[in-house]
Amino acid sequence: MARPGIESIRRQQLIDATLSVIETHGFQGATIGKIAAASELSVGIVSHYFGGKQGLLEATMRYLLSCLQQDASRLMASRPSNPRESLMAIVDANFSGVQTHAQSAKTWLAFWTQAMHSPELMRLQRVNERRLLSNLIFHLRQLMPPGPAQATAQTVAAMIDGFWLRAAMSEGRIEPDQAVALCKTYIDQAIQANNGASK
Amino acid sequence: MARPGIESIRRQQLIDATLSVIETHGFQGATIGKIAAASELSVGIVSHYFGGKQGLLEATMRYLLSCLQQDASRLMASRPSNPRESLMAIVDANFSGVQTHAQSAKTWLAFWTQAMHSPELMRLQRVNERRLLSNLIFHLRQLMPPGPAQATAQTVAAMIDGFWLRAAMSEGRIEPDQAVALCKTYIDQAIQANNGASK
DNA sequence: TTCAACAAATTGAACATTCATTCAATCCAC
DNA sequence: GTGGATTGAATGAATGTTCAATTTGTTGAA
Repeated sequence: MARPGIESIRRQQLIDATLSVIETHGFQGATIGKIAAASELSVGIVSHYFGGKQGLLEATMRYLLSCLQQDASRLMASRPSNPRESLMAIVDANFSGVQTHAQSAKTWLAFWTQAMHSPELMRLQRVNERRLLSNLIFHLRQLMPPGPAQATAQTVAAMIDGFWLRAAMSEGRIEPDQAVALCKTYIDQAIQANNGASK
Repeated sequence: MARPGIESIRRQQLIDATLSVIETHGFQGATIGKIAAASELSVGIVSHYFGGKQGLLEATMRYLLSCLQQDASRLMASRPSNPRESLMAIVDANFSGVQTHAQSAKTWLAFWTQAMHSPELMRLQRVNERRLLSNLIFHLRQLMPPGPAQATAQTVAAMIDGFWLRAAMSEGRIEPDQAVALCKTYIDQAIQANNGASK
């Protein structure tokens, strides 16, 4: 008979193995064989649970996105409702937890590349991007006029992506602290530059 | 006998075809067969002139880097020696010419991904990154103390990468003008925030 | 000028490898 | 014993590389 929860266990096993293999061998080198070996399962199991390689890759990206969203929710909940502090929490969330590890950074870059030619991955990517931008604008809007708020939000989003990219490229260690500090410095500069402009 | 210059013509033909195919089919879909078809040459010619697919890809990235450097040199030469204007020229260079087209943006992203597992491509990438950072710091150093100059340079570099990433992701058109404007706004904010701090 | 020899340039079919998928056989908990 | 869970060898498709054959342009002697 079916053991309870065996399906979710196997799915997570395969997703973890996929992340590990992509980090080690890159997106191109992530073959079913290597993923199966890393998960200590067989190659056939992938088709059984995910319908094929593409399904596994999409599930893996969904997992990464959900981790990001959880980090964000957790950090937003534990902060005061001060707009500036909320912005800082958003920055922290985008560099905390899974995102700061080289494994995730490389995998994100791989998925970004892949997403450009996969409608479903692209859709997931856009949803995530929209959410980040909306959150930033919502809080910035309480500190500056609409125009600068929009511009600042897009700049912060670009900075976050840029630092992720550098994190993925730098082979050894990443400096998430430095990236976070630079983002926060920019936000304060933007607030200062636009302070009292209209309000 | 050998016709003079035929080799450089063929090499450029293949590099152009590679860029075109990557833009259309993605990095994974860029097969020798498609590249050969796009260049209206045969598959064997690739090994003849580049030793293999990997050699062609490295040559293509070298070509993109040289285009970038040419754009930078051209824009730097036609500007006054004012430090602020020089910084603006660097920003312009990084969004001008080849870089602003969707073709190049997608290809850059593909190469970034590929570079993470190719020592030679990684080396090329690092050299380019170092040059950008050095240039930024050199000019910023004349407008603010060393610490902020370093921080601002890294932030600008991250912003540039981030906007490139968005350019690659955004399907239809890119707004290089907007990206340039946001980068310049940030630079002015940074100058203002650190003005007279030490100097 | 013409033509034949020559060599570089180019071709593309054949080959070898890699990889995702399939599915009949096996395993294992109940 | 039963049925879901799992296996992994077989299969076929895709792709990079090779290299013998062919084409193309040049040279120099007649």
